[in-house]
Amino acid sequence: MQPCKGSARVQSNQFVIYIIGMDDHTDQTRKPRADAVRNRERVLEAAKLVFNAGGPEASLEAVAKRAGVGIGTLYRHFPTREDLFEAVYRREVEQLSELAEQLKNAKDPVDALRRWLRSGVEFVATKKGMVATLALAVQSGSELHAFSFERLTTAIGSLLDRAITAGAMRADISPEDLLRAFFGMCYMHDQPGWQASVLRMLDVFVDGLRVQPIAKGKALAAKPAKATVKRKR
Amino acid sequence: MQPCKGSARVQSNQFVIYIIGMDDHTDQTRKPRADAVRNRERVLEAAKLVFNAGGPEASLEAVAKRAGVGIGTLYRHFPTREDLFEAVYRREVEQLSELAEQLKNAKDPVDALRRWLRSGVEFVATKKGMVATLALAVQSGSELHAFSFERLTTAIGSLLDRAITAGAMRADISPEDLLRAFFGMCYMHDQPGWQASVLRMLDVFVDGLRVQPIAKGKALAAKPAKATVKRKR
DNA sequence: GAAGATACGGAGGCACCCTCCGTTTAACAA
DNA sequence: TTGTTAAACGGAGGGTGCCTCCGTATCTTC
Repeated sequence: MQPCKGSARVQSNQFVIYIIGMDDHTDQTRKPRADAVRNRERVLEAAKLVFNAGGPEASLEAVAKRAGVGIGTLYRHFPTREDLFEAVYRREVEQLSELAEQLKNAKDPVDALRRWLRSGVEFVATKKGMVATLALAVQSGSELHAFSFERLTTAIGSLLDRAITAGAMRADISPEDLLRAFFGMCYMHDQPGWQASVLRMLDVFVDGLRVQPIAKGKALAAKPAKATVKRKR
Repeated sequence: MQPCKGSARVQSNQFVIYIIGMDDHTDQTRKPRADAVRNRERVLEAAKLVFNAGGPEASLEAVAKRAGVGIGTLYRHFPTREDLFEAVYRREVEQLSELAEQLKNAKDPVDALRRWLRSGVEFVATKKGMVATLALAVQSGSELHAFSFERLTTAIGSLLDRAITAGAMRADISPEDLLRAFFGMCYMHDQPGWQASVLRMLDVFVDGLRVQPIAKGKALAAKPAKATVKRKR
């Protein structure tokens, strides 16, 4: 199952880095084969199309065929279905992650979180396959495919932390919690009206996340809340 | 695909009712065959075991085998996988539904809703297969398998209505919204710690649902009208 | 007990999964 | 250029599951 015998292959964003094994010193840095690179790209392209059209359950053989590649080749590049998912949606996940980075500088941390979540919904609406896919990957408990999940957790975590530190948000919620809730709500997209529904739910959610001035008698520092609490939308 | 030529079969909770067709008057009410009834029950029993163990994707052939029944028999009784789901979890859904009925008499309507949701989590924890199953049924947009979904919508709706009418909860959330959110959150059960996480999230959620009393005591009386008018949808 | 309605079961055709391995091809060295 | 060899290719093949179809068995009714 290892593509290279004496070496491990680590794959970062777009490039492929070869780490030379210690046991046999055949050669230093053999350039990756051109056909391999090409095929990998083709498979990704095809997968994106096929998954977006047919959902994450779509046939891998269809992907291979669309890519003009043998099924064996597909499996060599992406040993599991989730590996393929991961690769397909990596870019999207990174975009979301970067958005969080930007929002970190917003004034109101609660609003920043809210906006991030809303953008997430937007994303899901566009990249049809994404949520179901990631949800599936997460659900199957596959530790190794946690790239996206971890990345998003970090993203959401930074927003969350900031809001908590600012005293605007309850502190007993973890980024994982929040991500789970978010994914969950989006999971049933493709029913009519899902998008509006999810946006409503997210609003409720964020409202619920605020430190409640009533409950905690002293936490009145978070006055600015009032403005947003008003019930927008 | 119709089991009886000149008659339609309507299946309510546990019994099978025969409605005589108009076109041919063969006989009035032929008793259902004993073996059919027996096999149906066997399949249900087996399905419950198999789904709870192997999740909703489990093989129907495994179910048939476990039931000691041919695959054809299984398909005759339950033409689609969702039909089988529906039948298997019907009882559970009804229990949840009844619980909502009882909670309608609670004093605090918001708390009633909260308790119902918590019970839902309990339920999910026990009946492993249920959520994934219903989620799948819902997601696949199968109009006909909406029994459970509708039942739960009604249940949750009655609790919601009461809270809204009492002015304790924002009025722009539909039962479907809420159910979606609930299912979504539960969807990723089987990760470690999911249950605690979902409970936390539900708390957040219910908090977010309350009409936010900036000044608690006095605003309560005035709120209801305002809240309900606010956003109809 | 016979007739006819009904239900049974599993073979069979199809689709997909994934692995294995003989063949091809690209990179490198001479 | 050409030879060598690691690496990649592709698809046959064995396995599993889905679902349908229809000859056979069984039940109800008269």
